[in-house]
Amino acid sequence: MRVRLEDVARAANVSPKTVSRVLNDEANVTDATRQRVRAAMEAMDYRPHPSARSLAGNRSFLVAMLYDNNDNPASTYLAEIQDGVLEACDAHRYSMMVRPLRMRGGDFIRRFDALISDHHPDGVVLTPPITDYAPLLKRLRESNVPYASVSPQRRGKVIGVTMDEQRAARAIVEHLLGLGHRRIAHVIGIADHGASRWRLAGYREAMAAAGLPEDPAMVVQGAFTFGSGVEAARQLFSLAERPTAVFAANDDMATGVMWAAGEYGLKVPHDLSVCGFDDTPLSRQLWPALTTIQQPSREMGKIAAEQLLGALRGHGAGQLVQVPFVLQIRGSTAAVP
Amino acid sequence: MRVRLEDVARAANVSPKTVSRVLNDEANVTDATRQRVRAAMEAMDYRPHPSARSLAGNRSFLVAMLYDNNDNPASTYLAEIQDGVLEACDAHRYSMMVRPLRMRGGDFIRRFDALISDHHPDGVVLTPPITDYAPLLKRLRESNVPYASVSPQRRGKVIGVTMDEQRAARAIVEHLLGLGHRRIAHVIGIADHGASRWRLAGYREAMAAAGLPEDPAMVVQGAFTFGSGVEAARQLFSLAERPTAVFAANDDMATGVMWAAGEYGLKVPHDLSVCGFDDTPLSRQLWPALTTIQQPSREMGKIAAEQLLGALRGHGAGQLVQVPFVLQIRGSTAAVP
DNA sequence: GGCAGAAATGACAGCGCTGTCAATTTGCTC
DNA sequence: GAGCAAATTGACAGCGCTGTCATTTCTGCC
Repeated sequence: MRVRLEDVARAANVSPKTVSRVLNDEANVTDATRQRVRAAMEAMDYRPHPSARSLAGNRSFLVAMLYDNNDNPASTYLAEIQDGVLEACDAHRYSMMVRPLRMRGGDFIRRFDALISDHHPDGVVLTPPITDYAPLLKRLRESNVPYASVSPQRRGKVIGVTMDEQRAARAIVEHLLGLGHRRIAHVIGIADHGASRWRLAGYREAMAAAGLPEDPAMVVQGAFTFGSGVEAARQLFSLAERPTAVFAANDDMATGVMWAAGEYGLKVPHDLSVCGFDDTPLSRQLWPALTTIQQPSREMGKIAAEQLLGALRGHGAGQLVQVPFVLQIRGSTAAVP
Repeated sequence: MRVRLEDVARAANVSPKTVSRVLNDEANVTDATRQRVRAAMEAMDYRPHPSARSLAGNRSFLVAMLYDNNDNPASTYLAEIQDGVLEACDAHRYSMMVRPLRMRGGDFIRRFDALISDHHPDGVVLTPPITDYAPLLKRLRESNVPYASVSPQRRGKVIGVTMDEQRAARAIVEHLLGLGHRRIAHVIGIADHGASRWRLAGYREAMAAAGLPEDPAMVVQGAFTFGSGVEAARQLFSLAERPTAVFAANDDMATGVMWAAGEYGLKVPHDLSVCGFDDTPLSRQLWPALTTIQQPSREMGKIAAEQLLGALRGHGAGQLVQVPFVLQIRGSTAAVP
């Protein structure tokens, strides 16, 4: 009923071991043999049994994607990364499992250990903000589990993928400056996330480069949520000297800012320019549509997984790939009145 | 290094097969033996090797969660279901994999077959809208793969979980009626989704029960997105006789309606009551917070998975469980002026 | 053509469990 | 306490692959 490796071997007139070699792209098989075996596999629609491979070969062909489900970033961001990781895993015939890992709460490491001993993933993909949680990284190294990170803060010899968020933030603030804005506010994301730090740094860099002294009142803490954007904006709009533009550290907060602008009777972009970061689907649905930074999350998930898989399969060590951003200029920003 | 079943057997002074029986909760083991074995497992922190179990036992301990990534519903909804499914799988020591399955495009069935022959899931969880895609259901039955559905439209002998969405929709419209509203509009979701149909049916039922004739202008097509809510609302607000309340088929569209209300200078809830459906995190962050129906998505994912797992483990056939909804009355609805 | 060394191929055991079925023990009945 | 059925336990093979190492075949070179 099921086609086994042995059946393919018989059909191709080679030993099972040779079929195994072809299956695993090992060396020391002549092209002629390789092709004969490949043809037989194809003809018989052979599908290796993952458990058998895993048991005999002592590897699981499994990649686990870890995320924090306390402080999780916008779930659409994670969903996109997940999609990308999945795509890469599929292409390499690996399977993927997702693991929420509550960082608060002490049994974090125990749960991680359970993941390893229960499922034996060959490698792990880390997503923000757990890319930089030191105890986890330590444990990963101790257990000798290879991993790749999406947007890690520390850039040591980590493999994975990043975007130059600081430069992107700077670019978007420069866009506002170019429109004549001077009183530009910034709404920060959750404090210890790399994303928040880089975006703030980019804002400061652009302002400083334009020779504008930092006004503390113009920088307000948010928490990456719509609601926190509303709050932050209300704070800004109650100021004697309101900003003429607000750069929020993500689109959800930017949407909140636009919402609050409505409350205060400020028309976007006529009275206030607003921009965000991430280019979530939401940003295009708003009216006016949001000027933002397109971060290719799906692609980033894919790249991180590819770096990991490459390293797993011994194709070099894997790198920290930097992907380009795109400044999406849309209707929510305009020249200062 | 790794603790194997054989080691546990030796420690408990029984045969490996007996340990296996305890591991799998099989019958015909005396309580004394069972406890001795359990104690040994505990003491040695024994973790069965999933691949070995799977290979020998001809089952994968794997549940696949299928979703459509074309027309996907709000990604937060899927993320919550995924979380619930994962929780149930973890509790039963099953693993879970997620599979996007593009319904448009002809190779749908082929991709499904590949999933089965590559990964051999013991069962499958179906999420809207693919709970009712006939070719898939047919193939699932042919391949003899057990499945459970989240909010299926057809209620035959399907197992899984539902919520009485029609009654919930009726309840929310009755809430509006109770506040004195008569011109109540409805924004429909994507046409062929069960969710859209039930919510529309509940709306009609409530209106009819209140003796109000249906006004076609009050029922507008949307597509479950924020943007479609904005569009629909603009259409409603341009009417000579505006609605005093809008019931949108989900929270994203309701948010869009509130947005558009701002554009038209309508204050919510003073000039317009708005309500949604789903109780997404967004709905609490809005100002005013949204009156909506709390649909326990996470819980529903968990229940669907539990029904599936129960059936897989032979604890009866599994049922179609109906979960209760909660009408969350918040600031976005008020008495008609 | 003969030889050493490299490349290609194969034989075989075994990964860690569970299915099957046989052996043993237990609990009952008379 | 013998006799029998039911419950419990165990022996053993084998799930479908891959690691190890032995064997065969090919290469280049004198």
